[in-house]
Amino acid sequence: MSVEAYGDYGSRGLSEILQELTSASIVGVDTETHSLDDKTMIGLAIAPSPEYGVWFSEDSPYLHIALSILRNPKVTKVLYNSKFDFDVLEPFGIDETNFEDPMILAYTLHMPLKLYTLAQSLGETIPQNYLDFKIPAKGTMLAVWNQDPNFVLRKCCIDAKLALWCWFKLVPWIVPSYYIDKNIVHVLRNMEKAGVALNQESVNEYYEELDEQTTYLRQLISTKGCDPNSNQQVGIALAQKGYRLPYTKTRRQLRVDEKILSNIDDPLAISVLLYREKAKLQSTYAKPLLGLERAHTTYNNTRVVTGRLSSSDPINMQNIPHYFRGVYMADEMFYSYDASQIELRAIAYLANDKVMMRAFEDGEDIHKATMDRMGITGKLSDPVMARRLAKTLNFAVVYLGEEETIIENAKKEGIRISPQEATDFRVRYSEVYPGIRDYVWSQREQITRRGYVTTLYGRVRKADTKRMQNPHTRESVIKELFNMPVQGTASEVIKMMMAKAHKYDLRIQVHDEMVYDGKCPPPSLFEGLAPFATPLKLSIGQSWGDLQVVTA
DNA sequence: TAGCCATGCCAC
DNA sequence: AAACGTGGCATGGCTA
Ligand SMILES: Nc1nc2c(ncn2[C@H]2C[C@H](O)[C@@H](COP(=O)(O)OP(=O)(O)OP(=O)(O)O)O2)c(=O)[nH]1
Ligand SMILES: [Mn+2]
Repeated sequence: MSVEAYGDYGSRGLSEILQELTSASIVGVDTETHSLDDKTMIGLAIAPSPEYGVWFSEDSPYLHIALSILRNPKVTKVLYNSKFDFDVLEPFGIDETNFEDPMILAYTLHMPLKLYTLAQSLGETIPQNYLDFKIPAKGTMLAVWNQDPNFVLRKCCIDAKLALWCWFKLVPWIVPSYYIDKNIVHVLRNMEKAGVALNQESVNEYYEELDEQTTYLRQLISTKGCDPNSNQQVGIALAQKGYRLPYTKTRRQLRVDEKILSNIDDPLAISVLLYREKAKLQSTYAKPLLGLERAHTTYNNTRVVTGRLSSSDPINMQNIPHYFRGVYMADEMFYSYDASQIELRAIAYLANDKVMMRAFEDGEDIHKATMDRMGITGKLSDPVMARRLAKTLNFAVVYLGEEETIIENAKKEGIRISPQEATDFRVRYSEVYPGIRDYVWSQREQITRRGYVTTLYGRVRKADTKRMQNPHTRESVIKELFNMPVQGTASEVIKMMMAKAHKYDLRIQVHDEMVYDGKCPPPSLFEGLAPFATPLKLSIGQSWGDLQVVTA
């Protein structure tokens, strides 16, 4: 069981099989690990063809043969979810340059991401027992291996050959977006591995203070007979006091979100809101960091339909509140680049809107213009909040939002915009930027006629046909697909920057922000990657919370 | 008791 | 909420 072939290898003997393996110039590879958390390798399979794979257990006397193949930079390694497998194979020092990843390609083409589902969608049949396989709820792969090693090694062989099979099936459809993602695999691995240092004293202080506040508020609110964590109970308590609350969209309970509670002048509503604010900070942002020297995350590179990265597991580092970022410390010094108005620049180019492109050439700041024209600048004392609201209004309009959205978002910040002003704001966009207006119609046509859209570099998003056919949900699908090429193209430009600066120490990525540690990539490195300019704002600081803008 | 869904809210 | 888009996490409440 230390070496075994599985699949259609005909009458070949072991030496013949190993010979075939060693002479292949492209191979499918899969690894099995103790568990998803513990990436200790149980063994690996190599497939010299889409017909069969060969298993090598971690302690196999033949393992050196597998490793010599994986170490050979002339052999193309086809890895399904390469980011994971490179981590698994890290201790063995394999070649990390010559690889392909059909999972990334499937993702780029908006195809199924689970290997078996993808293979099935491409016409392959998968034996039922492998389709049904799931690691038992409390178990580990290691336990399965000890129980039934034959099953594990056969599954590994199947996965290796299917990876290769899917690669050959999909490679005719390859688009530049694929290479963009492939080129940041190791950048992401390095970010995940390095993590970010934490100011543990500060984390503890925050936590203790929040704990006092939430404990007090929870106690206070419970004397009124409700648990502030239970929206159901909060809704009932307020209703008993005589407040008429609307229902949630499922009509199961009363709406008690911030928008509703902030309009109720009652001590219960006020204290619940305060409790929520503190509890969110405590449980989501402080608690998970207690006792940690460094914060690590996983950057998911195949999860977002537009092509953005996402971050999760154990923590999402892409939604840390600004007022909490001070606990994230540079090892030496943070150099943070944030792209300016990036999606507006992207849509200006995609729509070929001469006016908007010209505005950017002239150094205009559209978010700032909206701040001023909608009276946000004067009414919100905090310029950061003012800019945030202006962004919300701008993107809402650009992405086919209606008057209500403009009015309601402004109202949340205490700014009154009349229906007339909201209409004017919207109409002005199509008047001032006729290119954007026409682009909306051409995209509508693409979506309706072809049923899919693409980013500048070819990434695909298909329309959900079921929702597209239903008149109630159709517009919603159109908005999703209208947004995708813009958000997707912006993310591609950022990814190209990440790849270009692979020699620098990227520690955090938040969509259009890249935080480097120690050495600052020169701004020139990031220029000229896309057919439209994407100016970056550089800030420097000891922590993520005290970044100071560098005036260029 | 584990896992799913809804709700709410943090970021871009 | 039907009414800009893309995510992830904590929590309560319920079911398999
Ligand atoms: N649809 C939509 N997209 C958003 C929203 N907020 C942010 N984004 C997208 C579009 C932005 O260009 C991109 C990066 O966010 P930023 O906060 O950095 O804003 P932006 O780059 O536009 O402005 P900046 O010059 O950096 O202040 O994320 C939003 O509310 N709706
Ligand atoms: Mn930005």
